[in-house]
Amino acid sequence: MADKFEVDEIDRKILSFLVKNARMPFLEIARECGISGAAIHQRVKKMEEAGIIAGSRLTVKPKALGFDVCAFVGVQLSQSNQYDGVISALKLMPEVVECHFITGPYAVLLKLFCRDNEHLMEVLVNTIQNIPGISNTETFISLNQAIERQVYVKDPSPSPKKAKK
Amino acid sequence: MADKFEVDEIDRKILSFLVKNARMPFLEIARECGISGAAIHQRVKKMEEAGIIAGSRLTVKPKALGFDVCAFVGVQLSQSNQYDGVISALKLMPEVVECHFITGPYAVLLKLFCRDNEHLMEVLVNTIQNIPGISNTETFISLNQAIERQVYVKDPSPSPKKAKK
DNA sequence: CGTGAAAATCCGTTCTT
DNA sequence: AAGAACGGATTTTCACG
Repeated sequence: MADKFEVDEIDRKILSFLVKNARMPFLEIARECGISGAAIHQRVKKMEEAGIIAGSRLTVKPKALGFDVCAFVGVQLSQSNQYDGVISALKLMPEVVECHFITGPYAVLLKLFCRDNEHLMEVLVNTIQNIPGISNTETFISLNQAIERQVYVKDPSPSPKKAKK
Repeated sequence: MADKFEVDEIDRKILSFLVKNARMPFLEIARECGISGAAIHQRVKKMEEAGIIAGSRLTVKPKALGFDVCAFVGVQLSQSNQYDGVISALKLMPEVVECHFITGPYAVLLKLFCRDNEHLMEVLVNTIQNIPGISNTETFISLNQAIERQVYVKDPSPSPKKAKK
């Protein structure tokens, strides 16, 4: 489990840096936090073992790879007990980047990236609608994503800001 | 702009590794790709400058930081021209991690993380509903996130596995 | 555009307090 | 647990093919 672990102020500060830049050198973090690099190393390792840190990812702009269309799809299931099978099928679709089981009129909410509207249409009609257990879908195209960030860790921190170089 | 850039097979392969692990050493990538570390470095740098790579992020499990509730909120605006002001207000809310302007009955779709249902309630009633320009909201709580990944870059690749050195 | 090597930096471990 | 220090690996730059 990932529970039963105390994340103190320094841990949060470490995370606040790494959440913004996963390749930030530990030594630089150490300087910002005022402790040694070894301490950073130990703390990060501990948080990884505790499951607080799930991994790290380079952020690629979908548009740069030719994925111009972002859309959310609300999915209704014909029988709610077919959830597992539907998930398995969705995992095989490279266009799907998120899949949630949600409350409300839709059982499942998907987020996906497609090359263009034609590609989106193809994915909806030829793939998603053909998955056994899926009865109906409703699509919301994202025209603009204004906010994209991680879960809140800590304020940017007043950073001791060494007076001068 | 981030356009007008050709991402070739090697670039895609580099990205496919870094998308899964942003801290993967360039030299290790170099070995997998069969070219030198300097070449990897140059390509990554070029992709950063071209805007293909937006940055890198450590992935933190929200639950480990006490954010047990993930929810999507569909927001209707009283006047669609108030979009900018609404976005500014939403950016100040640490609970909001995504904000999209979408087609369909809702003008805006939010994704947010809260500590618990009480916190969610407070955010909805005391904060979101008070933002000028927001007329109505509908909330979908995510009971389970089954898929979480980046935009599709490339298949894991059969890795040419250098026959010998 | 890739290579190879040099210099600076960083990582991960060990030892000490 | 935290800090200092060491050897080994990595990042980054540069001139050359």
